[in-house]
Amino acid sequence: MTKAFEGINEKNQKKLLRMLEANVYHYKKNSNILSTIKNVNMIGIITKGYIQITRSNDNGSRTIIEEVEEEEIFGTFISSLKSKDYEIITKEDTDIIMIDYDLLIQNNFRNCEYYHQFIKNMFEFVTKKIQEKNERIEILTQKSIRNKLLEYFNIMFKKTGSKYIYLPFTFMDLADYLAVDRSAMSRELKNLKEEGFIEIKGKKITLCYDKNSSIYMGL
Amino acid sequence: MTKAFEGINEKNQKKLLRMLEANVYHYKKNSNILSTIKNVNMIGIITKGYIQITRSNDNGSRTIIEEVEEEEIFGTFISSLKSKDYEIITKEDTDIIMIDYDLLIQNNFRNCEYYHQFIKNMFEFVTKKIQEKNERIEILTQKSIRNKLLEYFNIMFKKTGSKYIYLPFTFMDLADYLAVDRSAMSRELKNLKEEGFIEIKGKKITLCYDKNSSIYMGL
DNA sequence: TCTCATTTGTTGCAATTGCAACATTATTTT
DNA sequence: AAAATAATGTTGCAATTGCAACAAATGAGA
Repeated sequence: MTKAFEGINEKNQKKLLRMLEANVYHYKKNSNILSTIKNVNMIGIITKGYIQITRSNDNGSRTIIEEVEEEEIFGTFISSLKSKDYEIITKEDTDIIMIDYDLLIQNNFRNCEYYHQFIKNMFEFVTKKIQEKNERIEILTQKSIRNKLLEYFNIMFKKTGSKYIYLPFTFMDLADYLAVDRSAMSRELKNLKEEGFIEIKGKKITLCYDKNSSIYMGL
Repeated sequence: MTKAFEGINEKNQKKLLRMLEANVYHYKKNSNILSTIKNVNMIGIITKGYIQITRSNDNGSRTIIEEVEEEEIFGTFISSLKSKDYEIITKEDTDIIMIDYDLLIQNNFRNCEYYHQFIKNMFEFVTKKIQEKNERIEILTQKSIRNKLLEYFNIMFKKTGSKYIYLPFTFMDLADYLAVDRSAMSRELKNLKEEGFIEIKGKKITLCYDKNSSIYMGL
């Protein structure tokens, strides 16, 4: 059972999905699925697999808007998916429950206990998304690559409490996430290494500084 | 009646607020109110006035995280307000209803109609916030000042359908929003003017290009 | 209306960054 | 295991940007 249905027993889950006219889709790995859902305000609940939402510029470069893992949700109300620039790609064989957002938010299910529970679950997903986006904004508003990296490290440190950071994605994706040129980021990481602030082994980065360090003065 | 209580009559509104142990605060203009709410997960509903949420760096510069207008909501779940770097400043005499987020999300009010309605209203606020944050991220991920400006203009254009953009804030604040140096932005605006793509009169910017224009090639 | 404070415009300069191109190392596929 | 593909490291160079400093314009308050 996914978190989206927490507090709703299986029987009511089925009732709920019928009520919301939900559809279950099964996609193969590396499918572009946006075309199948484009024209509606929808919520997708990923019950198996995971997806990447990307946006491509006219010059061809592509940016990851977000990755949505198993058990998580996505939708037109979370990312604007309506332009042709967007793609939703399954990175594994993926199952998705699609729900019409407008139907969900309509007022027709007033006395339905599990409906309210579901809304509340959605609410919690959405507040989590907001926090993720806030983090990204805090990083993106930093004016130098160095400070973007340090802000990213800070956030990871606060989350895990550990000075060992395991990148959840490649360095290419990190550059993308920070919205900087990959090679320029690579250069800056090298600087930080040479100045003794960090160590890097594969995707594991070790922070060798603390709050009192001189590196914090600029931030 | 604020949108937060849409679909809830006044009597039930009062019941709801009592149930949620809501407090109403009255602040004078230019008060720093964060200290009064810091330690809880809270939602604030602004019934009168408006506020600015800012974050200051160690070097003293301050960034506007968001402006929250009358009728809108804010809270620890929307912006992380827990660090000392944040400030919430009232820009007018302001009334705020404070609600404990954890209490709101608890499961004790199962059969309460207006409670569910309220959650749903909050849900819609929050999805709107997400979309605002998505917009900002799309802007911030642009790699040049020019492209940030153009992306900003695009978004404003899409919202209003008009080529006349009235800046809702000062150019200083715009630089802040785009996370670029003000003078560098000013320089770039001048370039765009001289190349004939825009006109500027005070806070009114006119777009002199369209989708087919060469200016779009890079974007 | 005058004064003071804030915002906006401008410019030179140094530092940072993006870009392109290529070498090297990992990873995946056959 | 070999070959193909993808990711990472590196560097020079030109373009962009941030920073600082100051002038001009605008707006707010006395």
